Amino acid sequence: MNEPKLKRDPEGTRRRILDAATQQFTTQGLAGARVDAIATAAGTNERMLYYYFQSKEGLYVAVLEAMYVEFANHEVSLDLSGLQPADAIRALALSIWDYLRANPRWLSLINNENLHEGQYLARSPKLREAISPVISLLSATLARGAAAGEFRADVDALDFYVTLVAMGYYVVSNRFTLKAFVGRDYSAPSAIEAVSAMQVEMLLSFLRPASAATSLYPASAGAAAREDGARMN
Amino acid sequence: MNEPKLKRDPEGTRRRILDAATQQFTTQGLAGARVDAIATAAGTNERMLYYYFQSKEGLYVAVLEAMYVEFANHEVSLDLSGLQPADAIRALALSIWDYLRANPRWLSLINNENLHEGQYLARSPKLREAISPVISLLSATLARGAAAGEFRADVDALDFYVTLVAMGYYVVSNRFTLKAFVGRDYSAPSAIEAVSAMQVEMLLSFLRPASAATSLYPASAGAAAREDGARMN
DNA sequence: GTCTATAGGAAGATAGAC
DNA sequence: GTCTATCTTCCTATAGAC
Repeated sequence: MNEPKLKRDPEGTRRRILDAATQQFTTQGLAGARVDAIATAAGTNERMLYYYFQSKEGLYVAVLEAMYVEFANHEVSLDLSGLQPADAIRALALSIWDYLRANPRWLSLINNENLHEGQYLARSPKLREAISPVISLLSATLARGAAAGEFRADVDALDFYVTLVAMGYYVVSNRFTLKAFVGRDYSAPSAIEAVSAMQVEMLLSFLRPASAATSLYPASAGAAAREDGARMN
Repeated sequence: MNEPKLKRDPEGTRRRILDAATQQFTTQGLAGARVDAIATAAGTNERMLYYYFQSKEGLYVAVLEAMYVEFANHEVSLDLSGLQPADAIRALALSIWDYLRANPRWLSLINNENLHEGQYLARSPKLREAISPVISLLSATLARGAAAGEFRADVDALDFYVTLVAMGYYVVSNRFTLKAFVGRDYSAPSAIEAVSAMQVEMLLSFLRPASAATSLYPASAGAAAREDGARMN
């Protein structure tokens, strides 16, 4: 609120409301956020909030869209072309995990959206089919590694991507309950570094062609005969 | 509400309030839940809610405790003693993931608790240090596998556990936003089976001693991470 | 233990002047 | 575009009878 406030400043007012709303929604959730608190924090009044965004929910959708734009802008800046496949996977994973760690607010918003079964996301045409920009990058990297004989060739890129994100997401999103239930503080850089090193190694040991030999994944690939582990049909 | 209602039924009333509250809190969050909706769904009135649980937040903590008891009861029923180490890890992972899939309400509650930085969890002496009952089981299995020469011996059990849970948790908890952003429906059994098979293979290929040869994990400098209160025994 | 009734305040949304 | 004042609804919590 140190920001100089002009008499008439449409864009500034709109942006300050959006910033304040982001803060409120990510810390209190949609239901917990208060419109008067948002207006006050934005240095304006409730009327302007409805003037620009029609309703509390309209403002919430605007926050969702703004955060997605921010997320997508970050992702496209990644260049893996000069790296060996394994190093590229490592760099990609660390880049994603770093982003999640640096933006826990984004995770809170996504969690809130899942609580509401994605219904507000569905309300935004911009977001409904906004495919994550790194997936094609990952896909190309996996293909490059397979062509070079460094990676197994039977990997589903989407499942791999989801698993990779899961590793970083869970540790950040659930850091408070993890501290209480397993006793380790994953806010500490040393703890994050250790678990990340394990997770990178996990991704890469899976990708090595050697592991395909004894693999039960995917189901079609040979060795699926064993009875006790048979869960694929 | 088909349940026959007695004139005086202390335990029944208390339980019906708790059940209705679980439903409300897991679908609406703490702030979004309405006490009159809970009372109506429980077939009673608001006064009884305050009579038994003092406040809305008191009721919320009671719901948290009840769901944890349910969770812990499930976990102790697992017997891995007859299985080879690799099969034991597979069975453990699938058991945990199945539970998460069957109880998405539990995940919603945990997410809500992380939104509030674990502050209600901290309010319950029963929950504050309620170590997950499977961790010692996992730890023993890893040790057994290492002794048999089937697993690498340098694995941090807590980090491994967290990563294992992350794989199942993320896919269930974020199924709505995943459907919108990556276009795959992880509510479908076939999608779940495919990704689970990949994830099991990922865990096992990491554990194989061969992977330790080319591994960068654990980082030689990363030992600092082990100084926290990891209670394994 | 159970219920009806209601206090007391806060929430989302709007009217209308400038 | 901005602001003050206000409407209406809803929400948590309690009083007090039975």
